[in-house]
Parts: sequence; C-alpha cells; structure tokens
Amino acid sequence: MRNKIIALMDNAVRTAIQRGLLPEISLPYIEVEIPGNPEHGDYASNVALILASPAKQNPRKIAEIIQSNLSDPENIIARTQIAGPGFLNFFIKENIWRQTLQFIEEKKENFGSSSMGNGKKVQVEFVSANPTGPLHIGHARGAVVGDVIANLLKTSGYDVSKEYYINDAGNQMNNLGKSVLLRYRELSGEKIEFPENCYRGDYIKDIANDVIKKDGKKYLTADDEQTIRHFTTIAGGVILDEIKDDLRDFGVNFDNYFSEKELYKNEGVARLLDSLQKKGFIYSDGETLWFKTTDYGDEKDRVVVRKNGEPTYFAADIAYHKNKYDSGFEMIVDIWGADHHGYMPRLWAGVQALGHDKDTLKIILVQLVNLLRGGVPVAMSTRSGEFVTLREVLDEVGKDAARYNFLMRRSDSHLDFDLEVAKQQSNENPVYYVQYAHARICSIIKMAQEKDMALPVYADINASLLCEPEEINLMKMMARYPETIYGAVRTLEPHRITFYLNELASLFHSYYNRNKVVSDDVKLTAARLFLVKTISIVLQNALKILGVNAPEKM
RNA sequence: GCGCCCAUGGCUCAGCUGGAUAGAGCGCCAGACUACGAAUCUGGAUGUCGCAAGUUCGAAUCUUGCUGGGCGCACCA
Repeated sequence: MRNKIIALMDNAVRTAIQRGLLPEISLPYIEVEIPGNPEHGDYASNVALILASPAKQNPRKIAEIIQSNLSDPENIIARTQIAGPGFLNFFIKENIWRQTLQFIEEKKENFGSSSMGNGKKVQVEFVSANPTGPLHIGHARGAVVGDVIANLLKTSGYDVSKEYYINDAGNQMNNLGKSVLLRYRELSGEKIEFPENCYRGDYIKDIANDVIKKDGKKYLTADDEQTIRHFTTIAGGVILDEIKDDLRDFGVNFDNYFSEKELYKNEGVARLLDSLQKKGFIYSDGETLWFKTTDYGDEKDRVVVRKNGEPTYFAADIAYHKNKYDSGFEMIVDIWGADHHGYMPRLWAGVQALGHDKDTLKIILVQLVNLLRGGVPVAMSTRSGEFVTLREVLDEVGKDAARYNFLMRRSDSHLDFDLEVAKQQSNENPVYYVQYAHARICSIIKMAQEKDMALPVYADINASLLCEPEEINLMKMMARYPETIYGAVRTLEPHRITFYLNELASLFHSYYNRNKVVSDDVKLTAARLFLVKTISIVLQNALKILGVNAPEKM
C-alpha cells in the first residue's frame, strides 16, 4: 500500500515537472509515512517540504501542485488534504482495506513474503563459538538474532545460507586438550595444578572420564603433545555435538559448519597472503607481516604473520571471507558479540583489499545479556566454569519464551533477561500475550464450527459489514505487515517484528472484548470469523519468522 | 590517552534512514466475566528526550563541545 502511494506521488511530481508547473529538479526518494495521529490520514508525505528549497517555492504551493496532478487509476484514495507546513495527507477508502483481507486469504502463509531479494545469494554467519564449552546465555541471543535475520531474508526472496564458523585451529583449542589431559591425570589419581588459561567446567571431567572408561590409563605414559592433540580432537568433537543438539532444541539449524582448519589446507592462508603482498596490501618489517588496514580507515596496521611465523586470527579471517565470496555470496552478514566492534574496520579493510565493496559485508553487533533471577543479577564467570548454559535456559523457560525475549530489544542494546519473568505465564511475559491471541482465535473458530458455522471464504462474506473502527484498524494493521517485514529486512532489525506482533495482538484483544465474533447474526458472524481468521494467519506468519510456535490451545 | 556504542516517564524499552500533540509494557490508582478463553479488556496519573551551542521551515533523530555509563585499543580468538 505504501509503495502504491509512493508511486502515485512519484507520478504526480513527474507530471507536474513535465507540465512546467515545477522546475526541473532531481527527484528525492519520496518518503511516505504512517502518521501517528489518525487525523493526518492513513499515509502522509513530506515531499513538498523537501522540494521547497530546491524548487524555491512555498511548500504549501508545491503541495497544491502535486495534489492537482495526482491521478488515482486504481481508485484507492478517498481524499487528500494539505496540512501544516505542507504535508500531503492521504485517506484511503475503507473498501481498499477490506481488500487486504482477500489478499491475505490468497497469499496465506506467503502473506508478507516478497521477492525483493531477487534470489540474491546471502550468507548469514552466527554463533561461531569455539567448541571449548557449552553455549551459554550470551551465545543464545546471537543465535536467535542470526536465525531470525536469516528467516527474514529468506521470506524476502534471498537465497540464504546459514553458517557456523568453527574456530578450531587456535590456542584455545589446545588449552581445551590440555584441560582434558589434566583432569584425566587427576581422575587417575595424580595431583595436578590447574592453570588460569584452562577450562574448569565439569564437562571437561565428563570427557576425561569417558576417555578413561574407553581407553584406560594408557595416555599417562604417552607423549604429552600427541595426547593433547588427540584429546583436543575428542573434546572438540564431543562439545560441538552438544552445541549442535542445544541449537537444534533452540530451533536453530545451520546449513553448514565451516572449520577454520579448512583454510590452512593446501597452504591456503599463506598463498592468499602472498598474493595480497604482491598487490601491495601487505608489507614486511623484516620480522612480521603487516596489513595496511590504515589505508581503509583503521587506527593502525595489523599483523597478519607473527614473528614466529604463525598467521594471526585476522589472516585466517581474510581467507575465510574470501572463501565466502568465492562461494558465490553477494552479500554477507556476520553476527558478532558487541565486544568485537573494534575489529570491524580491520575486516572491512580486508574485504576491500579482496576487491569487494564494503557494503557487501554487513556486521550486526549483538550486545551482552544481563541475566537476572527475580531482579537479582546472576553471577557469571566463564573462567570458573560457572555460567548459565543455553540448555539450562531452555529447560527452565522453554524455547518460545526464550526466543521471544531475546527479540524484544534492538540487538545492539543491552538486554535484561530475567529467568523468573521469562518463565512466568503471566501478563509480564509478552510472548504469551501474542500466543494467547492466536489460541483465542483458534478457539473461536472451533466453537463456531461446533455450532455448524463453517469458516467462510472471502467470496461468501459481505465484507462491508466489517465497519467498526476497530475492524478497520485491524485491517490497516494487517496491511502494514508486509511493510514491517520490508523494514526489518532493510535494516536487519528483527525486533521490529515483536513490536508489530504486540500491537496486532493488542488490537485483537481489545476488539475481542468489545465485540462478539459469534452471534445470532449469521452474516455478521461470517464476516467476523473471516476477519479473525486472517488475523491468525498474520500472527502465524510473523511468529514463524521468529521461530516461535503459534499454539491452538494453551 | 585514543576510538566505537549508549543516555527518552518510577523501571525496562520503541520511536520506522529530520516531520505535525514523543509512544508501549511493567509498576501505581479505579473499574469489567449469568456473552466466543480474565494468560484478556476499559479508564486515570507520570516527560526540560543527559547538558549546552549549532545546522533549518522543523531536531529525540544530523554537527560540535561537555557530563555520565558500557566496550574496545595484542604478534588472543
């Protein structure tokens, strides 16, 4: 709908220019918004105000010119008005809103989907935690944000691939193997000292125990370095499997798990660095190799090969991103913890050196989660192994409540996650508010069917019976759903969907309390049944994108 | 010290790439089931959008400075 208005405006301005009523000026992107105040119409545009300065004319005068050049071939506008300093307000005919009901019936689960992505290949990479321990609550937020962004892109016609990058080539993994070895020795009766950089969680002991059960004590006398490598592989595998299980139960599934080790095969990283050096992006100071990231606005140049000859994480990351582009992805979305923000200029520099536009790499920062229980902060310390895992959150509050709660804020703002509130089945928990609206509708429809009132199709109802202001508002709200999706995709901001859902559910609950859907009036009942049915479709579609269930009963 | 992000009612946050009278939820007060599910609804109170300048028809939104908080500044990942 909004797009239609934009097109009409665009046409009107062009026509006015052609007729010489307005000077030749380059057309700005026409902005059409939904005014907060209903007296200002269903849609409002400020083009006249924008054009006032370049056209050197009074904005109200311009608005009048545009207004008189508007043509409305589809006959959707009831009236227009010029208001304030030069706003052009549009009032849409009520019947047009009713048509959206028919549109929803046609589209069903595809209402809100579009082809704006045009099959563009996009990769969304997220979570990407080292397999050195179970996922905790901090990873959970990134997991949901990434998953929902992928869903949004998919529903908008992008060809999306979800990837988990396994950082399994660095020191951290070695420390993991070492930790297992230490616990192994301890369980075998040796006294050990546990260093700072090792992992203390109980899961390490479990893994060590399993090794003892399987292989006995034969590693006590083996070569340490070899054993650590072996234990690293075992532990990494076990932990990654657990991570996959946790994610699956959280509703997050990946298309691909990419191991950092892959990058080093066939001297991949070294060859890439070599070619970048030949192109002049990398220079040597005699001992180390430096990437000239300052050429692209970074604070300082960055090391890619250390004094000891080992490539840095950054070096591997350039290779990794080259691999992404080489795989045919035209747009790449990386989802990071916000504490990595300082790393952005570096990676953008790398991407540009590879010959890609900076804008093709979107980086979404996800802020920390403050975990609370009944308003009291829950102490978390990774070093000591005391943290609340994703698994524990899932067991305690459930998938739907957890996911929904993580999506209620912009991802770059801090989030308070209160376990007590999230598991409460009360009005403090917005996920139930929305799900309840859906369950209520299902219940109404079921009851109607029990009374032999079948769910009608649009062709069989008299939609003009839906004339209560609340009914028109519900239709307007539903007509906004595709626009909401569009906005969420454009900005990669999933939280817009939860805000939309809350508003739609609120309108419905309010409507429900004031008006009876099922009554003695057969025709009115049919029309209203159809209306609430379309609401349930929109609720389902939006919840599906969030990966949250739309239950028929609660 | 340098850089990035944030600052909106008592609390937690929206505010759609500059718009008209700044919005929700929670909490507080007062009400609504002999009607489709009260996990719901109706009404009420609450604001110098951190402070100060600037840009313009118009600023919570953009610029600069300041205050206060978070994070980052590795040859770690």
